[in-house]
Amino acid sequence: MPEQPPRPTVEADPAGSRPTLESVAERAGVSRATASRVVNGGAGVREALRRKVEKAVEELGYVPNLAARTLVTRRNHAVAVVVAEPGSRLFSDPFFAQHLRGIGRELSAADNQMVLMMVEDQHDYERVGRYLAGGHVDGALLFSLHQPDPLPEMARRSGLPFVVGGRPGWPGAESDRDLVYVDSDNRGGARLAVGHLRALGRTAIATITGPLDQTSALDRLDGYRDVLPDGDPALVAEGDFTPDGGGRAMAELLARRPGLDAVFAASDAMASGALRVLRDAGRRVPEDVAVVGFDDVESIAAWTEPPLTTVRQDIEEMGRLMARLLLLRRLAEAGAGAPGGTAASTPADPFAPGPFASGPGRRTGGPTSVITPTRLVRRASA
Amino acid sequence: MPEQPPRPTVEADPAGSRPTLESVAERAGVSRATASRVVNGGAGVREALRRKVEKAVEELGYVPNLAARTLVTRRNHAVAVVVAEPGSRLFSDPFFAQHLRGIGRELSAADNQMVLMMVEDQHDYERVGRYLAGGHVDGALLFSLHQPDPLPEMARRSGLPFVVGGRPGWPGAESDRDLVYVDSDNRGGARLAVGHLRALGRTAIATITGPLDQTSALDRLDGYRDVLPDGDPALVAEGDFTPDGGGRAMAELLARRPGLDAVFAASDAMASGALRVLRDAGRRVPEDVAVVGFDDVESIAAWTEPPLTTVRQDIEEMGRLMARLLLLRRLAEAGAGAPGGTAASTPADPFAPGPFASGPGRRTGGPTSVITPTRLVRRASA
DNA sequence: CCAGGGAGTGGGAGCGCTCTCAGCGTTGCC
DNA sequence: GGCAACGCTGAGAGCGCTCCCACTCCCTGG
Repeated sequence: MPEQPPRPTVEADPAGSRPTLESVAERAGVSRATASRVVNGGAGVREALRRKVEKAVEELGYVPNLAARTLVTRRNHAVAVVVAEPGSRLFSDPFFAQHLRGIGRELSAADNQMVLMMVEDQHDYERVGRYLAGGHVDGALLFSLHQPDPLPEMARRSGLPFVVGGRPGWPGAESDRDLVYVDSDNRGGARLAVGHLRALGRTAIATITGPLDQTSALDRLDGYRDVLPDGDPALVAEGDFTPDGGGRAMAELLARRPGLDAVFAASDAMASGALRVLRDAGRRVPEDVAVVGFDDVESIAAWTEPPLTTVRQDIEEMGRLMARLLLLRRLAEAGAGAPGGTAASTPADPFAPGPFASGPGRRTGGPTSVITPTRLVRRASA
Repeated sequence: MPEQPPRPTVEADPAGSRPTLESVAERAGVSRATASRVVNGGAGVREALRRKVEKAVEELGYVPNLAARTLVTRRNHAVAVVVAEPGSRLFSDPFFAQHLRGIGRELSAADNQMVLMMVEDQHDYERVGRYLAGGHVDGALLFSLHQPDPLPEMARRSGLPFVVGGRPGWPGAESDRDLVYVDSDNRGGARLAVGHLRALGRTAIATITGPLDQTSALDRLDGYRDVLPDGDPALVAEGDFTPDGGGRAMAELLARRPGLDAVFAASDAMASGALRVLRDAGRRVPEDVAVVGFDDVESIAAWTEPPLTTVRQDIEEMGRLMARLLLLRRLAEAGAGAPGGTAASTPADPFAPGPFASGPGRRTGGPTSVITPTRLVRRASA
């Protein structure tokens, strides 16, 4: 027991009990209430006293105990970030990290922490449910929800404001005005990609879709169809957002329609797999077959052979938006009741062809879902 | 508003005040103390009462208020994960996510939450410092520290146990027994890579290093030199862990030593850049020049042309280890004093050529740093 | 010169929980 | 049959903080 530091006499032991507001007040010769005022901004405290308290805080190295504060204010200054299915591509793409960065930046600007929770099995759902219900966070950000996912319901039941990342796909979700989400304009992006291919003069444009139980995959396919309403169904093959799956889909496409001259792959990863299959099949890119991807994942798109023309989405911005929306929502919730929102507003489908909000809008007091824009990044593959 | 469940009569208002232990106790006809016992495992409570309480908990949908609990137990069941410099490659590689997953799994198994904090500027350092000192978490995991980083000192001052990800590089860090870290065996991995190249019969083996102010880059270079102690200095070029940087370094190497027949790139991303330069220079891989990368990032290594032979490290396992070490450390801290550790143990350099611990060891009551193994993954490039 | 403010301050009541300790009913043993 | 011992339960004291409210000054206006 060498390193054991000599136990300090009484009170104020270094590692043990940290200074309390009480001790600060005592040292400054004021009441706890006044010390509290100073610590929380110091409004309505005379300059002289305020300085005394500040000095005491400084000397004692006082830091407020948040648990105690939370107990009475009922504010945690923390937001849960819940990620369902961490086994998915979330963990092979840099997506996740960028999302997190966006969220983190926005949240910490508002002095909030993020509590990260990953959900894999049933047991995890329960854990998260308990946590949300436990009032440990002021809101939740929900990611990559499965089809009918229990998470939103859990969040709702806990009375917590929440925002979803990615358009939820189950029936009824669309018309659920409580379900605020942020998604990128997958459909519009796909239109951009396919439009570009068509503008290049390509006539047999195929697409490799993502797994069709995910809305992002669905929306991208819809975008493809928007441009090619009478397209040949044999030019559509389903992949799974992985390079492997993209390669397989490409091979299938080639077998079905050897004469195809363009491919829109719904992700860069799938495009990279397709590129290889194309090369192995002796097709030149872009001369024989033009290829466009989706996502613009730097480490993939810029380094394939040839570099990939792709659709870019601003992931970090999406994260930032989610956080901002949540913050707004919480505000709206707090001040609910008063604002005389014209209750008329038909619950218009936010997915009608073009319209996407460029900033958080407002419905009855609360913010509505947001779709962030996408744009085409031209490289060599198309 | 169809699905809206009927609002319960009085008390237990839906969003407002949640049930307390008090109300559970009342409903079950017991005291708060007994209710508390049941909620916390129910040891020493008669079966009949215990069931009554459980029933009340169920009916009321009671969930303990953690803030209140923390206030008295001084346990947060939360760990901070601090990431310095989120602008780095952390956010383009899938590393970060995998690390997080490992940490998350281990932590949630021990019923702990992770609070994610990103540090970018001075202001952030202060924010994190306050947070750690504020006693909101029971420990901290520190990532990608800058050279002499204030973070460990902050953590130490706050009295919090912490574990660092990646070998810290500043002077004195090595001998600081409080500084527990987890790193992968960069040096050994590099030896594996270069050894493989040599075994292939290559004689002019170059290396593209990472930025030499990072220990991982340094260690990988050391591994290269272990195998090639008398190597030609002109065969070493510094990159920056990006594809671009790798390409530039490759071009430089080619200019200096056109006859080189192998390259060990200290990251897959750099290797992918090098591959392109090699191709553009008319060199065939692996026939003319064999290439080995490092990291085994699936989305890169498996999809370059040709697929990359590389050194694999188990990132998720590293995360898991960090968490486990932290948990152990906390235990050690709590139970300090008693265990009669032979205070002898010389502070042996854990970086002597071969030896790495395969599991958390123990020093004077606390766990020591751990180096996780790496292995070669053979694909087509070498 | 005194009532009537307003500003600044302190006292004290909790927030919801855990934990110690005393009290009580049972049982076992002499 | 009496007493010690044991097991279970409840009362109550805080954990550190915020916030309401009462109180004291001191300044102003009548």
